[in-house]
Amino acid sequence: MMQESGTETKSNGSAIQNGSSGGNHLLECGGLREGRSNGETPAVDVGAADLAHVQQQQQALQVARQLLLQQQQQQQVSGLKSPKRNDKQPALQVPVSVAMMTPQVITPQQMQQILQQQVLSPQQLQVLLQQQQALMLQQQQLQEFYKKQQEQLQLQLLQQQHAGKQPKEQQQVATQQLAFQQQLLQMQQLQQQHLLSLQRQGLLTIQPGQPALPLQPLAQGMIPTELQQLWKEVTSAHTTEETTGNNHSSLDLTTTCVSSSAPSKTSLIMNPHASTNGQLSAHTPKRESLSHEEHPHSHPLYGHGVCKWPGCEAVCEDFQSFLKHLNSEHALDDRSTAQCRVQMQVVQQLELQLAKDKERLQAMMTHLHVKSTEPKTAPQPLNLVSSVTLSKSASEASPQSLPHTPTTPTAPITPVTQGPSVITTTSMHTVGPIRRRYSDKYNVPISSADIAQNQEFYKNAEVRPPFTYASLIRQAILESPEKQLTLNEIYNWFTRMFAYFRRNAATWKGAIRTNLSLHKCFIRVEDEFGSFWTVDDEEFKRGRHIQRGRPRKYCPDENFDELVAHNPSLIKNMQSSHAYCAPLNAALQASMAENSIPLYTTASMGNPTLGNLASAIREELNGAMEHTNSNESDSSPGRSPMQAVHPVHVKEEPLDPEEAEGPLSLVTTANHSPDFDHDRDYEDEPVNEDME
DNA sequence: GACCCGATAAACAAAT
DNA sequence: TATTTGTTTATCGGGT
Repeated sequence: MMQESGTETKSNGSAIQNGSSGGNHLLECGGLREGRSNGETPAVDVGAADLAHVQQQQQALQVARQLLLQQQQQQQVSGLKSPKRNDKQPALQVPVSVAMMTPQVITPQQMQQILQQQVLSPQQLQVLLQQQQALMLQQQQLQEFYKKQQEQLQLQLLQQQHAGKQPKEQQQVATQQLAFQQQLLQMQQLQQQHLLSLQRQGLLTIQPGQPALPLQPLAQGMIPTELQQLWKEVTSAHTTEETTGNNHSSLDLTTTCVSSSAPSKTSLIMNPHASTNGQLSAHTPKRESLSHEEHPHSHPLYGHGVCKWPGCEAVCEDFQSFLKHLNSEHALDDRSTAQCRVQMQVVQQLELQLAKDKERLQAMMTHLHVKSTEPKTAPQPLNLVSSVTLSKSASEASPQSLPHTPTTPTAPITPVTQGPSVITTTSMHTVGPIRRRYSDKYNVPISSADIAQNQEFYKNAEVRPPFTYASLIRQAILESPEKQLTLNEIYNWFTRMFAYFRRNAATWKGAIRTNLSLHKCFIRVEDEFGSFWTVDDEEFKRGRHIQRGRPRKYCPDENFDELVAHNPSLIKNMQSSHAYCAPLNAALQASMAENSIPLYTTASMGNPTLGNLASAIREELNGAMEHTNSNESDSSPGRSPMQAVHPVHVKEEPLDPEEAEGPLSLVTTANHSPDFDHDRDYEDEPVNEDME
């Protein structure tokens, strides 16, 4: 039962609801997941008394409904609110407790007591009404099933009468009843423990004088076939259970068999894979207790002679000693309760993580499947941030990039409602994975859940994010409103988003600087206020590095903004860029003409961003330069038209050094600016020294 | 085993 | 002068 609680307890607030679902259904009339999970009710024993109980309960609920409605009307008239109206937990406590204590035969008087407490909210009233409806449905089901079972029993009796006395059959039936009674008692015990635990946790308030009946209401929503199945399970195990002996034969089977279905329902975790050979998973309290008897060494808390209670590890020589130990050391006390709660959280976290990972896997599979069936396309154009937190980028987000977000189902799980700096589901989905070869050329959009789901995790846990520096830098830049960040801002983003980068600053800061310098996709731009970094997403997808030992800088042209006018991320760059584009274009065209390279013009390139332009030029030059001699290129300061212009700004020349090699340099020499600061670059070039 | 790539460290230079 | 910023290179480890 604790496991059940742990799997559903999301918080303290919901723990109440959990408690209600776990122990009672007055407020939790749904419970289908649990309700369909292997209850043990042997429906064959549904008796008339059970139906009477159901009817009684229904009547009580009807009375309660009337009373509640009256009270609600009174409250509406008087404006009286429950003092605990806004306190969800206490507001739910009393009904839960009362309902759990008197789940089966909640009388009108009791219900009236509940009402007199004035702690029922309209939601609770609604739940009660739903509960009543569920009870009615359940009653019908039970009636049907009861009839069937009665018929079967009569048939059996007739057969026995005709075939003479069959002691074995009778014994079997008796054994079944015995086994079932035992299970009922076990479930009652478990539930009682659960109730006590809830009490201790302050989740329940038991009215003095109210019988703390652990019995549960009917298994709502349980259909006869399920009951039959459960009964089959029970009867299949009776042969082993009957040998264990029990003293519960005095238990009123006909009354408990109905009510006991609820504990089975609420305490069991639906796990269709946990059942083997018709056996329920040992996760169920009932099955646990059964398994203790059937398989003494299969107790979840006992293994290898050691008590597996969290934090215990006490050595128990045999199962009996373990049981003694369990009862003595892990009795129901505050410590055990606290440990149970911890375990709940552990299980909850694990299940949460499992669910996330499952979704991630599904998204990955979906994505890969889609991708494998799709014709391989070029990298998505500017598959940039489409986060809702970035209105600018959202508006820029290419619709084509959306198919690359296959994990949209994960979005509701981790809704991102934080500030602009938050890594969002969509904003991070293009972050390339760290140390992955496939990210070299194509930064394949990874599962959108990767960071979004772990965003808080990375913020708080000193766990290295599984992304490259380049990917993170890019993300930082793209998340910025203007798609540009200073180095210090990038630092801050790292420290803000990742706890891992809150230490060893020298290391990762150096790595950032190195990456900024090394990757072609990062473009350094200067203006009168300083320098900042932008990202060329196309180049990022190419994942190329700037060639070592090659000149890297070029100088923007004053007309450069015409080229990048359609790239909002470079607006600021353009504003501060001067004397850039005209020489660039001229030099480029000249160079390309020299190299028989298809001429790129601004118009021919559509809406080129700086990156697109540079990338396109690079692409063309790449092919062209592969056939050229590289010896002369670097020696010429003007070998790259973009290098020929300087003023300050952009770090990166749009031409690969290797790409710029060759005749191109000859053409562009004239454009060399006196203040071109790449002299240093060339000085480092052995091949250039000759030319210099 | 070769190769590629990312991370890291270090040296150096320029700018602040 | 110290710090920050930027560049470059070398090396290492992991993956292909």
